[in-house]
Amino acid sequence: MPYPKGHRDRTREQIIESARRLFNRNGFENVSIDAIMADSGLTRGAFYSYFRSKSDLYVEALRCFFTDPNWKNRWRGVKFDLNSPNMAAQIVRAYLSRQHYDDVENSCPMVALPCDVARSSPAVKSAFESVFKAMVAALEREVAARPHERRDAAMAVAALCIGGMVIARSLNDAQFADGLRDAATEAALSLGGWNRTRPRKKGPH
Amino acid sequence: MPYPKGHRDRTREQIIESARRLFNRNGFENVSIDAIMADSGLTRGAFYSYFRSKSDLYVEALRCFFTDPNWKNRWRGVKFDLNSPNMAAQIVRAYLSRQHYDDVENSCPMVALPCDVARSSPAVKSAFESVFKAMVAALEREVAARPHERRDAAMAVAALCIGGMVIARSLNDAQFADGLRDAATEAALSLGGWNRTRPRKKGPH
DNA sequence: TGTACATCAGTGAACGCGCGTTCACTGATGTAC
DNA sequence: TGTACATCAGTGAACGCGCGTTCACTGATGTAC
Repeated sequence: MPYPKGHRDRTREQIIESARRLFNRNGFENVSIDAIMADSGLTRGAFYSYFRSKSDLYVEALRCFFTDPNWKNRWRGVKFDLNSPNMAAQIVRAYLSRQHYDDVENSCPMVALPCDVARSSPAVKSAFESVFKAMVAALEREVAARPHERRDAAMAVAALCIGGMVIARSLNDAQFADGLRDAATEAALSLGGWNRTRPRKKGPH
Repeated sequence: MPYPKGHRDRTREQIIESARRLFNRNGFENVSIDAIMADSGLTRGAFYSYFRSKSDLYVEALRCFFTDPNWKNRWRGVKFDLNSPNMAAQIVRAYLSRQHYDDVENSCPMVALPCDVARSSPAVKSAFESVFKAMVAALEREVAARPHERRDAAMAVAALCIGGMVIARSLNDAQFADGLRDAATEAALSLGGWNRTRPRKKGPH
């Protein structure tokens, strides 16, 4: 065994990590295999001993976001307390935070890449679906509603969080985008029933 | 004047129309100038006598959606009654309808292209912003809330409509996507205060 | 401990292809006389 | 009415470039003896 044990797995993870960051910034089609491999400190030829094709890598790059046990600390300066009873409200606030808005590279792939996914293969859509379902499940437990209505409300909250951030990133006026993030945050907290514990605060946070 | 009057304007409109449809289906970067010109019945060379560059065309293709007086009838089978007092609720239902979900080519560009816009120039983002503001303004008038809260609620409703459809298009399971559209519709109507006139209906429409 | 070897992760030239953009040219048509 | 001409929308070959993918090869390293 001419290379240390685990070397291959670590290299594979490194390629996926490079791909994840570059895809978030530029989209699937605007990132070349050359760029991904160079970012990983390798050359293009090695790629095909790790993945069958470029589109296979899309699936892996999407999957890694929520399956990575550290995903909850991805956004700089945002901490989650898993034991807090306000976990769902924390997720909403973090998702629509300025940190998440600014940090495109470490963004949730559902914000950076949904249009790219919509144009991709069923396998890529399935990976996206898993990430979305994980977010819905995390929110669902804490929705203040009758049990059979919780899932619908959680889906709407997730759609509002993702949609609010997707649009904020597509606007030119940064202040208007701030206003949209705030409005989406308030509305999402209201839909989940999480805005009644403290008085509404205005302005960016 | 070797060509009939208005010929040039009509050709320009035709190119923008071809671009709009092809961009909606494949995204900005995955549509070549050759493809757009061929779709318009022309060849590549003529393009640069109408537009300075490909990215100039992005702006025009976005702009044409809401400035076109016929935009409100774009989605097959969906009619708007401008004089109806339930205009906002109609917009929400139409936006999240199965017709809009299916008809990718005639989709609202805010659903098909937000990620492409987010990676584009300030000029492209400005065009997107105009479309978004037009949608918010149309909803705002009818929001059932105190005047200073209407704008925020309208922005959240718009974000939920767009976000719900963007995500629905990115999912693999069509039934799950239907459920998401329904949940987003109910939540959007609730945020606007438009769901109290009739009892909630379950199931796809 | 020292040496020869087998392994295999990684290299980089080459492939065919399509892209955005440029530009000298064509040829159909409205106009002037 | 008929003819010569000026106009200009549109053509298509050419440019340099980067892409996804393939493949014969390299060379550092763990292992066997």
